[in-house]
Amino acid sequence: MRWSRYPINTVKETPSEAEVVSHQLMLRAGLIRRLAAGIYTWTPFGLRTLRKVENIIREEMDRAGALEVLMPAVQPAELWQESGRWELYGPELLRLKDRHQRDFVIGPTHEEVITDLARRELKSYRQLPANFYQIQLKFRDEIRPRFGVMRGREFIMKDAYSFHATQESLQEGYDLMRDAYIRMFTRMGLEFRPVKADTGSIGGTASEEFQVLADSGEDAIAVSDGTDNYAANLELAPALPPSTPRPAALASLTKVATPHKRTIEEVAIFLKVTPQQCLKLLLVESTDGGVVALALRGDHELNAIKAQKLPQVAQPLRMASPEAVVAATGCEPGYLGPIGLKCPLYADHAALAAADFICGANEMGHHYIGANWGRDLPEPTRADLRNVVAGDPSPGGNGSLRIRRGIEVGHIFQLGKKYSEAMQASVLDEAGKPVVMFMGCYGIGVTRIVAAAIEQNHDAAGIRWPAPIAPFDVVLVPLNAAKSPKVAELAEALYAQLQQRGFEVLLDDRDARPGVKFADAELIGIPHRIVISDRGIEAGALEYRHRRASENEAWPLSEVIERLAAARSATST
RNA sequence: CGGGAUGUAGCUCAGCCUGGUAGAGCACUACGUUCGGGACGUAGGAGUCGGAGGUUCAAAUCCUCUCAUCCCGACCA
Repeated sequence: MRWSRYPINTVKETPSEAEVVSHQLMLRAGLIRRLAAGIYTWTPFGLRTLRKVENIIREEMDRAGALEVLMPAVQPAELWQESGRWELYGPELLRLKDRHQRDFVIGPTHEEVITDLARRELKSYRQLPANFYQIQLKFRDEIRPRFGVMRGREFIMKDAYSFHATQESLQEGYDLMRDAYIRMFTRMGLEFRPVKADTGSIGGTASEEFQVLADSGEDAIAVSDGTDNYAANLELAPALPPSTPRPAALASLTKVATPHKRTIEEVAIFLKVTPQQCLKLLLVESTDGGVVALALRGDHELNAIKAQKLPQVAQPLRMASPEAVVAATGCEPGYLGPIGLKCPLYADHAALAAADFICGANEMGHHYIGANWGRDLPEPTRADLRNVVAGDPSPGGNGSLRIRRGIEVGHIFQLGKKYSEAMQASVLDEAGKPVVMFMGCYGIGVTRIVAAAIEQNHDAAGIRWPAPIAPFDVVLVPLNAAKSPKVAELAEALYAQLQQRGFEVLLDDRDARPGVKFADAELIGIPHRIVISDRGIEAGALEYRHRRASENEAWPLSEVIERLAAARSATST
């Protein structure tokens, strides 16, 4: 491509709407342009990278034996009513009516459509296993789209769905996809981790996320520093019970006045203790309309996913209203404690390991000090209720956990029979009996990968694309070509020769000053740069610079193409 | 949906408090000079001041409503 024929401008100033670096650079480099909140146009440069990402995905899916399809973006409501998600999905599902007032949705995902296809086409166990995938636009009406294409409302997703006669076959298909994902993200030059994950609203059993590690990531993940390779979404990582027994009770139970000290922090400062010595009591709504109490150590955070798995806790988890708290305890939040409590009580392992702890007295303006389980109140039901914190032992058995941020670029699920049962997708087995198929589902956020790659690969000057997903392999920068026919000629010759050799070449034939060209080349992040100048021609050498290098190399003119070819095949990033 | 903020030229923003008929830098056009790290000069084009209503002789500026965008939270693969 000739840059002079490319009408989309780079910009020096950072657009005020962009907060994270990938969004800023994508706008500055002219990869995307915003049309509405969470909705973007991909420009030719951006689209080149997007297509490279798609093609890597496509190649690995095909290699794994999956079959590409293309399903409709607009889907009839009947399918969603059949699966039950018409009611369950909520306002994130964009619904619309056609001219006949029939209900449709713009697909946020395609389980219903693919299951419908599968139940029509798959008749026999001999057709299984089967795996269909597509790379397609999705629309989810996110409450708060942000970070550019990282959390857009409209986005491109690769979604695959596999169908199996048995759980064993599903496990094999799942493992195959897991391997394919590792190959893809590795090929894209990303630093990532597969992590154990919650299945969320998609449902099903086993599930792993593929997280690109980046400080700007929206997800917290717990990663083991030991040899067990353990990694899990923070939502899911179990906090192991402490291995040491609870210390003996030394202090006696005493009620103290703590006026206007409601938070753990305020109480701890007031009583000159650490938050670890305090007990936090939270009331949440229960399944029968009442409340359930959850006790945590003062410095720990409630894990909503874990809490709402308790049988008595309403799903989704909701904190009890202030009125409900007063009704249940006779006291406002801030002074709640487990002693004398009438509602059901669950206590986190760490909270139960404490002796002589401090807790609310269920009386306005008062706390207890020197409280002890078993002595001052009955032993409650134990549960894992908290988020793990850095330093906790790894559930994998070797090492301790660190908390890192990640961008979720892929998610694989074993759905089991959730959709196939609801939609009666079955095949005949060897005995001629109908059996409901097992399903797996495997998603990748294609547009999000582009943003994630930039989060991991940039410097002060701009993007540093991993070579496999760069929009071009090489950028040619002729200097002062308008005045120097030799420079112009050589640039044109190289442009033609490199293209012939299969390079994707960007020729910066704009009549711009050198500084502008260098800055733009670095901003858009092309891996290899060749500078063509009178100075170089006289010396019989051209300047080569890799985007990740800080120094130029002088390459003899006659060797430029061969050296570039070598550089291209040598570096994956 | 709750809290906060912002909408003025394509972009980044000033002007608003204290009402008097719209500005800067970047970008763009033309010409000249310049030409190895985002040049300089001269001239120029470009804005329903987000929208509607109100107050006033007069509104970008004050008031009301509304729309949009961004941030925090809740929520969410």
